[in-house]
Amino acid sequence: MKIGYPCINRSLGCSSSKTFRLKSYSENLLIEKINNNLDCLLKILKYNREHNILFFRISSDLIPFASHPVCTYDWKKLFKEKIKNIGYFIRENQIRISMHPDQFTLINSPDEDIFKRSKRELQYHADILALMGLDSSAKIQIHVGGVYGDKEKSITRFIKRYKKLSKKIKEHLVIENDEKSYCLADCLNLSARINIPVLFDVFHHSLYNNKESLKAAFVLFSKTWSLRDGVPLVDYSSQAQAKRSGSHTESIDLNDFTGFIKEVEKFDFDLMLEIKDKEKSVLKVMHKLKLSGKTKKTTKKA
DNA sequence: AGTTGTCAAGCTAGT
DNA sequence: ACTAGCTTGACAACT
Repeated sequence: MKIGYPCINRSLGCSSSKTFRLKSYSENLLIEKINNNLDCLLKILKYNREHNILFFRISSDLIPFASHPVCTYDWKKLFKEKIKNIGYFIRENQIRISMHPDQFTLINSPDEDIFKRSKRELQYHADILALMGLDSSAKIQIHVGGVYGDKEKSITRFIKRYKKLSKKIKEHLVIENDEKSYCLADCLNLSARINIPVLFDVFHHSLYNNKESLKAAFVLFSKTWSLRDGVPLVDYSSQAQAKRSGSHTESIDLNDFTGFIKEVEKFDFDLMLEIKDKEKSVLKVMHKLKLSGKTKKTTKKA
C-alpha cells in the first residue's frame, strides 16, 4: 500500500499550484507561474521520495488556465522537456499519481457547453499525464456530477458523454462516490455499464451509502479495477465528525485510522489522505504502520 | 505585515 | 428568480 496526500506540501515553502487572476492574464505571468509550479512539483516529489511517500495528487492548477480560451500559449510544446523530466522521476521511483479536476468539471451536465469545457479540462489533465509518460495506472478522478432532477436520465447522459471522450482521457478516468448525489451503488451501476473503475471515498461513503459495510464496499469497488488500472485507489479524510459544526480536524485521528485499516487490511489499495496538514499526517500514519522512516535507495533504470 | 474579500468554471437547497 | 454554501488556497486590495 502506498499512502499519499493531495497537491500541497506544508514543509517545503513552495507551491505547485500558484495561479493569478484572469483579469491580470499575460503570457509572461503564465510562464512565470508554470515554471514555479513545475519546479515546486519536482521538489515535492523529491521530498516525498526521501520520506518514502510514493503516492501524490498533482494539482489541477499546475498549468493555470490551461483549458481556458484565454490561454493560447503552447505550454505543451514549450514545457515539454520539463514535464517529461518530472515524469521520468515519477516512473523511476514508481510513484503513483492521481489528479482531481474540481467541481466545475461535469460530463453529465445537460448544458452542452459545460460538457465541452469539461472535456477540454479533462484533456488538459490527460495531456499532463501523457507528457510525463505515465501509463493508465495514473488516474484522473471526477464525481458523476449533478442529478438535474432525474438521476437515471443523468446517469444515461453520463454514459453517452463518456463515450465521446478521447481514448487518452478514458484510459485515466475514474469515478468517485460523493456525499449527496451518487453513492457507491450508483457508481457501481455506472461502472457495470461502461467499465470505468470506481475510486472509493471512505468519508463520503460514511455520509451517503446503501448500508454496505466497509468490507462489502471494498469487495465491490475493488472488482472494478483491472490490472492496467493499477491497485485500486481510496480517499480517506477524518474531517467533520465535527464536535462543533464546521470544525475540521487539523491532523489525522490515529484511533479512527487504525480502526479503519484493521477492517480492510486484507485488501490491496493505495490511500490518499485528505487531511489539512497534508504530509504530516501521512508521515504519522506511515510511522504507525511502520512503513516509513528511512529513505530507500532505488536502483536506477536506463 | 496582517487582514479581508474575491476568484474561470456549477449544482443544490433554501428562500 | 435569486443567493448562500459547498471546500479551499491564494491572489489582490485593503488596513
